Amino acid sequence: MQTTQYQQARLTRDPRFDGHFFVGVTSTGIYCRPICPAPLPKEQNVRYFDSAVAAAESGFRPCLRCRPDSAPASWAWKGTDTTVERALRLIDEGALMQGSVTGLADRLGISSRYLTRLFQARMGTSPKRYALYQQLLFAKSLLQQTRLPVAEVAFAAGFGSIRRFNECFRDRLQMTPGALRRQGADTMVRGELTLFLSYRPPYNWSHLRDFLRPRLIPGLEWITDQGYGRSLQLADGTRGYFTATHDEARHGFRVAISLNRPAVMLPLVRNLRRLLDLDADSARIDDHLRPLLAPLGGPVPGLRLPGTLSLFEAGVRAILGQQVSVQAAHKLVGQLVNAYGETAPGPHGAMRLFPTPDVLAETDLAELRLPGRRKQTLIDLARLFRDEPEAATEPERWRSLAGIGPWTVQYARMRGGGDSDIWLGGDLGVKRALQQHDIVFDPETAAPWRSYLTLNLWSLT
DNA sequence: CGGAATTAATG
DNA sequence: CATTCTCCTGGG
Repeated sequence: MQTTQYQQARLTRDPRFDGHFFVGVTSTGIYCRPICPAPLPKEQNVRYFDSAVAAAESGFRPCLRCRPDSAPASWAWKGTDTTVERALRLIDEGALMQGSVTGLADRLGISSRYLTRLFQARMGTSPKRYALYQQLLFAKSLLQQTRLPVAEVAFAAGFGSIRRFNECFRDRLQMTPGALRRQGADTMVRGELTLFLSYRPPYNWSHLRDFLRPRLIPGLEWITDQGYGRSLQLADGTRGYFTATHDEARHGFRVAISLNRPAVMLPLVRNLRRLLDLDADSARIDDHLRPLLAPLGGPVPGLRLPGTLSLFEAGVRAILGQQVSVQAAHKLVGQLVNAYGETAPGPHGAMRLFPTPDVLAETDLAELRLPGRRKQTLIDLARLFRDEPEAATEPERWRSLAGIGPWTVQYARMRGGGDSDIWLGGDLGVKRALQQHDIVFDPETAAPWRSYLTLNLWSLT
């Protein structure tokens, strides 16, 4: 029975289980992360939940010490239901903040009735209630970790009216935004928007950093021993940058975000979590890959998938990486950014933004030393993103463009979509690694974590 | 806080 | 599919 495992994990406050389940304490009506530093409640007063929403639906409110809103996301439901998984992803990207539940169901190709049924069965709540609760938890962390005015917190979390924000907050978290803000105001740093984003150890930061380093575009991105940062532009045109600094002792990253105007920030923060692959369950993935990689000395522990900021950028990097080395691709990306990326103020003087689809759709890419056919592919992709942004979010649709094959699609899914199950069997680096180490295996057995298998093989060359 | 208009959940 | 229930916002 799973409960025994959960018992064990909570009694030892095992950080590897953080986010996998939550502990509701019936005597207080509060739910905690398994790592909560508070005195351990008696087993008879404990109820286990596999998500924060589920605990909330049973009437528990989040703990103010361990802050369940800061737990890494868990994918306990992964593999059990791909439709729910896709729905959750779209909601997390903000699909219900502007769009409707009906619209979401349409995108998934199911009826809204079926969608709510699935949600009730898998998540113990409805789509709208799930989305709203994520917004509230995000608002809670902004109130506790920043000095953003309450009205701006509401906006950043995706609420259109403060009235409604207050009402929901009271109803679901059983406290008012103002009261929560007053609690920990002294620990906050003024004038900076800094959030702490945590992961479940192990996390191999040096590997991620060393993957990004040879691909780094100066001006667009910056790397230090302990951190990574870059410029960004949101869908609504808001510009800014972030710098993430690794804090190994606290199992997370301190992320400073700077934007040129107030904006809805929840999808952005979700995206940063994907970029740094904070929600991966490394302990489990490594265990799963161990038999396959045993001849090579086992998997590199805590390996994380280095993401790109956007799917479009992943697609562009993939096209520029076709048939050439990492160094050659890197040079091309640099030229592209310098020729077509706008300049904006950054943390260390001026910085570059990654070129937008709108700009690239109208250029001839004369500045790039690239075969004409590949230039056209790049322009076609930019036009797809400009003209049919919704269709473009599904890389499989890119296949209709000339010059886009399976490798490009798979690479983009892996780095721009955070897809954990991509096997790049046709990739040069992967082929070379397999040859050099003279191994044959069936990548199927690595499912649903074939991306990490690919990454492990890349790390060999 | 109240209530109108709209949208979501449910049998 | 139709009914009931919740969400959402402007204005007092």
